[in-house]
Amino acid sequence: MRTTDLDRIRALPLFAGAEDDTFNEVTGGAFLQRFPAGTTLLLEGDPVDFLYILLDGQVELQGTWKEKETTLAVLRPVSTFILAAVVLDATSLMGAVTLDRSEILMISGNALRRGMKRDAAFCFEVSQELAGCYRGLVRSVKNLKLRSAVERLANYLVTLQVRQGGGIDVTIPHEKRVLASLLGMTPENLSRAFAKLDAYGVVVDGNRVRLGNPDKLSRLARPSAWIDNHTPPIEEPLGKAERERWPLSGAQRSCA
Amino acid sequence: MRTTDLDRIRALPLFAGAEDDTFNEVTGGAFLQRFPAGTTLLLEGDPVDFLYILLDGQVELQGTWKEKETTLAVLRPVSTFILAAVVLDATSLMGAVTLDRSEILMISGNALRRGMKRDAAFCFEVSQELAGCYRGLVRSVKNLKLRSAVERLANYLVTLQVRQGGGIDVTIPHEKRVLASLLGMTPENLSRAFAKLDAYGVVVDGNRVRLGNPDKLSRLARPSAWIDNHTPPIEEPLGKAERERWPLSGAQRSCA
DNA sequence: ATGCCGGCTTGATCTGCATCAAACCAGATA
DNA sequence: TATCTGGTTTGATGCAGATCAAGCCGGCAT
Repeated sequence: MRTTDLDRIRALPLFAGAEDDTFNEVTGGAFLQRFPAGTTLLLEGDPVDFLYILLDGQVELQGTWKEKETTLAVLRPVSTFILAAVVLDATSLMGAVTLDRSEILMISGNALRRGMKRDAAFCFEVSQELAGCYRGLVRSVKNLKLRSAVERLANYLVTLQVRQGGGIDVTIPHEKRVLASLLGMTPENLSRAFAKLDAYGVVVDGNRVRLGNPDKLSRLARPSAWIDNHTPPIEEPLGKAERERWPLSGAQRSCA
Repeated sequence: MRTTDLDRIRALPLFAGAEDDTFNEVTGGAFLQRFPAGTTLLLEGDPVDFLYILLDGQVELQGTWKEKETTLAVLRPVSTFILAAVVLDATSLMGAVTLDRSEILMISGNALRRGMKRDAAFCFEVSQELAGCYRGLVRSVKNLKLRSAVERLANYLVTLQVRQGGGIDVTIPHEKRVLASLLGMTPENLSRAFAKLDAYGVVVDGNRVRLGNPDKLSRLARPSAWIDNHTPPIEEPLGKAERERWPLSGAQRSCA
């Protein structure tokens, strides 16, 4: 692995508090991999030998049952994934597929667990990352159980707006079918949901969406700090933990 | 706090690997509280100063939005809750209410975080607990998104059977309205779902349910190790982590 | 251009589940 | 014993969202 890559890793919040020895031990056997779009990284039930850190590209986490499939999260850089399985040395509960050409750092699970047991500061960072992921899922369950499909879409758009700088125009960062599955509906129904938001100033053109009447949309969406994580967009690598700690409010993510 | 209580705590998997010093520091300011049924322990958005450990009774975790309310989990002893918020020193994303008269250990969040930063072995145990909780939620989301209401109920019953020893008769451990909310449906619909399971040998009498044809029910439910956590019933205190690590398969819980 | 192919939309229909309303039932209270 | 109350059930109805089936459109290869 190149030193410039190592520097990027070292700057991750996950390693911020780690001793140098820990960092070296944990990343010693690590390697950086590039995958084309559409690559299956992991199937449900696979034993998990590595912690994955997405540095570039996009990865979809999915669950399946009886020929049905659903999107649990779409990850964007920088995100760890399947951390929980690694910490428990268990099999994965989610499948993982690249949506775009992606650059992924793979860290040995054994090394990670050894590092955690050796270095309390590092272990604490990992705990915080896990806690952030946990809270992302709590938000996700509340979103699913308490809101209708149109309400979920409206909130998705509002959150997207915040994440993309607050402008009137936002871009859906992946195919609509993936978005539909993420929001827990069929592609057909997503189309119709967009049509209903027409009355709230929402105009769709491919992946670009113009929020023509943000106030009206927001009155419909009624975003809540205890469901949606409206963490402001920041350029530095940001862990799930940081997003969750932000000023003591909270908000939504396509967080894993 | 009585020494006999302290011994119970010390035996929890969470503290199994902790040094004595850590244990004493973390539990130093802890106290054991009894609450009557129906007590609100925590509201959504409350700052969280304590880690709660349910030693006896039952606690419901809930989420709300726009006058609507849903049950996210029903906890039974021994369970930690709001651990993630404590680790991040954040506000709670869930409300917590006692369903029965309950005995709850409250541990200072500050003390817990200090202990984690001091003692890597303890910190690792906390990480594992968190990871277990995370996986419980992943199961929960998959259950919600991939299965219909009747399928969720069928799987709930199958899981209950395993948890209660495998016999033909099971007991719903709380009100049906709570179960309905936990499974993501209305009480009316839960009634009708039970009625549909009549064809699968399910007979309901108040909180007692007889599974007259377990094989047929199970063919309908199609339980999956990657959604349902069929951890066998064990008497010793068992953390979320242990349930998740069990033989490398997995299964469902009303896990938080 | 022409054709194909995959993702998206639109329309018609069907179904699962919610909603509203009333009856039922059991335990608590008077 | 009679009454009240809150949880549960049952019935009638409505709606959200799934499904099925064409069409549509844009990218890509021939």
